[in-house]
Parts: sequence; structure tokens; C-alpha cells
Amino acid sequence: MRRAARKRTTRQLEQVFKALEGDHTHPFAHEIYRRVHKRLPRISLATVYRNLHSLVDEGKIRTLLLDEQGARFDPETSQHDHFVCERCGRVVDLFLRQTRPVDLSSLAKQGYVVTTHSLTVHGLCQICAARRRTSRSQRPARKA
Amino acid sequence: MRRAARKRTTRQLEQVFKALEGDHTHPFAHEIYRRVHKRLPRISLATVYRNLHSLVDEGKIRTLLLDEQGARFDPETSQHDHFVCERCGRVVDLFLRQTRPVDLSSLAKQGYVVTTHSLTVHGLCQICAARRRTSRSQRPARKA
DNA sequence: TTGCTTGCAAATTTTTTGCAAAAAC
DNA sequence: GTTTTTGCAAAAAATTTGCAAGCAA
Repeated sequence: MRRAARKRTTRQLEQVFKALEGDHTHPFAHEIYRRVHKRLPRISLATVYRNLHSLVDEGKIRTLLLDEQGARFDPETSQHDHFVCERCGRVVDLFLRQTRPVDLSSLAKQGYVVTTHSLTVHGLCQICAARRRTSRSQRPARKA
Repeated sequence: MRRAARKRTTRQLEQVFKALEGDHTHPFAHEIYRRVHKRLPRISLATVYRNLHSLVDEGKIRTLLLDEQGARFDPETSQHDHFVCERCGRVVDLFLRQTRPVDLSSLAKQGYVVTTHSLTVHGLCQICAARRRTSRSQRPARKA
């Protein structure tokens, strides 16, 4: 599934990248489409997908597979990890490995060649954990 | 997306579980359908999906999101990690955390509540790494 | 001008759902 | 006998593709 390298810069590509740049919410393709569509009302979702793929191929953004519903996109290209909140669904960047690197040395000894790794932590984010603490003794809410 | 708990045992459910039991290849739903279909030729893919979900809900199997093409299923329910080979696509179970637990204590200190985590390592599996070593100086092969 | 990229619509792929019939208990 | 589960077909949701027209270089 190798795609031909992109050769031209277009407004569509620029806007797709800008819609993601500096964003920490790890949006799905459709949300990126929604954002770009405000500036380029004629853009199609297919073009958003094509440009997201180009950006991934060029290493400018990354794909995240965290939900059954589809791929998320992340402009943070440094090696990092993610926290997924079970309650609110938020995905938070973690930089654990900067202070607590995962020890994969045993794999090399077993004959594996390690390129990258990704760590995903599931649980309650700071906000949802605090909320639960506050409402500790209340009976389970219906539908919030 | 909460499903009602299953109340009856059926041949379909049993066969879906048996098709996965003891398997270490982390198959997609369609491959499980293919296997079960040999024993129950009238089963439908929809039933395989429904039964896979039941088994996940009951904690008998787990869902793995590793590929863009869809979910894999894993009968290994103990806490473990995965290695994905970039060349052959194989997914191998890893039990790194039994000897090298990932240190997530800093998250608790920051107010997160951690439920589980998953670590996925990418690279070359033992077989593909060995093959590369053997054919080190050869020009890139076309189509294997 | 040349040929890459886009927009549109249709196609694909994976997974889910409605409903009558079949099976479980 | 009642209620759950199945099979089938159709629906949904996410993503990809063919192709003529538009745009970048």
C-alpha cells in the first residue's frame, strides 16, 4: 500500500496540516474535515484523507489506532505515549518514556529488531478522577 | 454501547470460542468466521461478530486494535503485550511486564487512575530479522 | 503546457441492525 | 411455551478510488 510521493503544495494540504498543527485533541478525520471545511468550503472528505496520508508518509503527523471507530491523527511526532480516559474519551499525550523508558533490551537478546513502540494507558483522566472523588458516595448517575 | 448479557449457550457461541481458543495468530473476525464456517456451514458473519462481542463482554477473549484494517481477537486474557512485525505482519504475544513492569506510578501522582495499559512493539520478528541477516548484502528482492 | 491534485460520486471494507424463523431452556 | 439467538439482507460508518476538470509549477 505504498502511495506515490506528493509533488505539489496545495491550499488543501496546507489547511489540513494547519488544522492539526498544535492540536492536542487527537481528532478523527471527520473533525479535521469539519475544521478545514470552514476555510475551504469546497474541499471534500476524500481530499482530507488523501492529504492526511501524505502528511503521515512525510512524517509530519502520525496515525493513532485507539478506538474501534477509526483512526485519529496526531501532529506530535516525537516519541510519546497516550492516555485514554474510559469515561470522557479524552486522549492525552504522555511523555513517560522521557523519564521512565520502557526496557525492551530482552527483545533484542531474543533476536527481535525493535523499531518503535507505543504505550497506551487506560483509566480515568485527572478531571474524571477528581469528579469521581467528589461524588464518591452518590448512587450511580443515569446519563449524567 | 452496552450490550445485554448473553443468557443461553449455543453451538455458534461454542464454536466461535473454540476457533480462537489456544490460537496465537490474533485473527480478524473474517478468519474466525472462515474457521467456524467449516463446522457450521450455515453460520453468518453477523453471528460471529455478535458472539465475539459476547465473549469480549464476558472477559473470555480480548479485542486488539493494531491494524487500520480492523480488529483482531485474542484468547489470551492475561495482561500481556504484543510485537507486530513490520515485514511479515505477524503479531506475537510478549510477556515483558512479568519481568520488566512498566512504571506508571507517576500517573497516579498526577491524579490519573490507571486501569490497564497496552504496549505494542514494532520491528522485525525473530524470523524476519534472521532472514535479513542472512541476505544482508543482497539487493532488495521484488515480491519476496 | 504538463501532469499532479481535487471534487464528486460510486465503490469497498468492516461492522451493525431489523426482523422472522429456529433453537435453547 | 417463552424468550433468546440466529441467518439473511439491508444499513451504517470509515475509508478508498475512478475520472474529468482545475490548479501548481
